[in-house]
Amino acid sequence: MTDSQGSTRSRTAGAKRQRLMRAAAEVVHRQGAERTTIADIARVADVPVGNVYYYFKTKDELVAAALSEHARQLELLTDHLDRLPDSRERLKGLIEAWVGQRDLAARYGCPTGTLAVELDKRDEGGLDVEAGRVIRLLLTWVEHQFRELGQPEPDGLALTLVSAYQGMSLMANALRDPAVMDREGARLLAWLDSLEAA
Amino acid sequence: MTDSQGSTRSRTAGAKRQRLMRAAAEVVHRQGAERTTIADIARVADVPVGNVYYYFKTKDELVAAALSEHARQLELLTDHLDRLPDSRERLKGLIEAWVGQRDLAARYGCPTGTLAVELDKRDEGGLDVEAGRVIRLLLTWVEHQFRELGQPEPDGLALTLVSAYQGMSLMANALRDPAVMDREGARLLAWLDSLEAA
Amino acid sequence: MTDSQGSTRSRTAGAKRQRLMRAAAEVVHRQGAERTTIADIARVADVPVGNVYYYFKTKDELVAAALSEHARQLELLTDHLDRLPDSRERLKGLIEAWVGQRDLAARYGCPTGTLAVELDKRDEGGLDVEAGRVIRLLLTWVEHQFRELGQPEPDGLALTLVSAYQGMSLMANALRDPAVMDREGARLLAWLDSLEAA
Amino acid sequence: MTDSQGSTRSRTAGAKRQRLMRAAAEVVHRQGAERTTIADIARVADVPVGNVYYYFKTKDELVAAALSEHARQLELLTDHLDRLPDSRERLKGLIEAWVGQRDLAARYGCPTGTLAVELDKRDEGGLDVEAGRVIRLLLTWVEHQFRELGQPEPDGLALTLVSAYQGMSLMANALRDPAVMDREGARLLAWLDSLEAA
DNA sequence: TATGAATGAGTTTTCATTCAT
DNA sequence: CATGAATGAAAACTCATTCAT
Repeated sequence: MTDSQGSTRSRTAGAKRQRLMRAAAEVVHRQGAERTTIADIARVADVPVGNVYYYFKTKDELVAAALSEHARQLELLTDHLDRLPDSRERLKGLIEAWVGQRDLAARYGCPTGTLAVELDKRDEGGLDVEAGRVIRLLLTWVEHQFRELGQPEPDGLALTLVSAYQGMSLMANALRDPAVMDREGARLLAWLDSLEAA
Repeated sequence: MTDSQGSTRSRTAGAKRQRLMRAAAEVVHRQGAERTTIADIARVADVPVGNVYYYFKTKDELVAAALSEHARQLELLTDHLDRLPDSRERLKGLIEAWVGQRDLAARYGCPTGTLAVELDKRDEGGLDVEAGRVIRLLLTWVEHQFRELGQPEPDGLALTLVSAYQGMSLMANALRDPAVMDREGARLLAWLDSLEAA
Repeated sequence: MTDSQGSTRSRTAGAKRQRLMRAAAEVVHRQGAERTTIADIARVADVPVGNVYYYFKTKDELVAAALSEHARQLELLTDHLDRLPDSRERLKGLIEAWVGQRDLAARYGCPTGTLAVELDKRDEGGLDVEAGRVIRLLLTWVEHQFRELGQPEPDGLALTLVSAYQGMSLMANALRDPAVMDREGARLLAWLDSLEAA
Repeated sequence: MTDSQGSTRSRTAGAKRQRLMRAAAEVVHRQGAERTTIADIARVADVPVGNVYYYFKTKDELVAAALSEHARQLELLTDHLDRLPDSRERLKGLIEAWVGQRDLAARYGCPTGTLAVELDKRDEGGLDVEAGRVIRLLLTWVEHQFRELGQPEPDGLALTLVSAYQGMSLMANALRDPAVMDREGARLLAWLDSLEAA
């Protein structure tokens, strides 16, 4: 009965909204927020342009949605890692996940990092703050692991680790070389191993 | 005192071109390439919009000019550092220069790094390659210092150092916190000190 | 009575597109492609400038549309003439149609011919080829009539006839004298009559 | 003494003016008046842009100069043909000259004809009248030959011949086929031969 | 809600023409 | 006269957003 016309419709309400969020996350990662048009996102989400505005009142809301989609992905990852019994292993799992994305990173950089770079150049809208929030999410989780490991200054270590990730993603991207992810990833893993146990 | 009417006229030929390059570098750093209009740059350089095209045929050429202006700044810095007798001191001088820019970094990130991020999301124009070239310039200089220090794998060390710089700039920017530059800068200095002499 | 507000709204969908095509054909004929602005066409079609791009992505597409509008007019004419039983009469009908347009020809020349002249001075876009195609349409129809008449070398005769039309239109236009169309038209009619029956 | 700085200067005053006229004629023929910029002409004439305005106050004056350059070329040709003793031979010589230009015609059409087509689409400036004048020059010369041949209605014959030339040039151009010039040229020669002597 | 179409403000780019030297 | 540079008025094109069904 529902979806009798098939094609673009989906079963549950909100499915369209989700398609739009995912499309926004993907396209904005690839093209950047500024070069992405509403029409681009609508096309990928298979939603008519005019209809987008029922789910997101402005383009900025769509970019915010892209950000929270990335936050969601991050949570999926950390939730998964949280099942590991050892904090050190969790951190190593995180790094391995990063390295696993090396081709994407070499082509488009870290989704959240590059978006933060772009949004930080705006004055209005507060989207820059939103981007910072997502990065802080990661920072907090990492800090938590270092604390569990009994490390002194877990916040400083967390900052170092996340900075390293952002740095290596940016370099891999700028040099268009995925090997950067491998080399720096390996270095980070060795560094983690070298840390004293509590 | 001279130039009392103050506006568009300047003493030497080519001065306008230079004003435009500097304005482009500055405005693009602050606003990003995409959000910067030719009119923005023209205003800062105090040049009529139509006249900009006498010096730069397209907007892309202006962005390229901004990039090479950053490359020039980098060369000024490394030329200066090259006067120091010790390679380790040169590298420490570099880091101190980075930290010295902490407020700018916290507000707008590393000029070259953020520009690379933005340009890498384009397919056409080859400006992304240009951005990579500037970063490679830095990489090469740093590698040279590590080699002089007699370090094994100077290229890997250079990559680590420059990545760290890009990472900390991005994090300072995303968190809007200049202290990031201080903390990570100090860590890098300590790391340099810890390296064995040849 | 309906459409009392009278301006941009129309009954059927696609009506606007058609209005734009016709306006393009008319204005381009009068002003030439180069001197015609999108705004000119938009004004005549009573469509807001920005909206034109919903129907035609570039100005070149609008010029192509003007060309195909002329092709359509030509087909209407030949379809009409095809109802005549005798090929010779069809050709004479064609010439009479040309002469019937003498005032328009004296003022602006043959729509397709003048457009071809203008477009052939371009290198890019391939619109010149498009213009050639429309002229070939006419050539082919005329050739078909000569063949039915049992004439030897119907292609050569067709070329002569269409060339004569283009020549007389150009001369009428350059001299601003519609009488040119009458005189040369009469000559062509006499020539047709003088051709041997098969 | 004069021309001590060499390079772009030329011996006689007015040489620059001549270079500009020739360049205008050539470039306008190739690109059309509208697509030709002052800078294009200046480049071909090897004259600095700013200097053009000492010789021609507006772009329209340059186009007029292009026209009169074509008129001059025409006069050179007819002066040359006038040396032939027989009028019929003079007309045949004219046609042969046309056919001799077949490749240029196939690429860019008749210089005067195509310019007339373009200029006739303007309202202001009176350049259209100027173009008509050049064509009338040719018409008058041809008519004179037919009159000398003792033909009745020499003006009508002249119109027919010049129309034929414009038509075949336009068709050769539109079809991008120089062979059109050969075929129609041969037809015109045969036609001339078929005319009764007085 | 759904949808194609409409709107208008903004941006890059081009060029004839003018100006200062 | 000569010349590089300046100027400003178009013009094409883009797109977020809104509107009429």
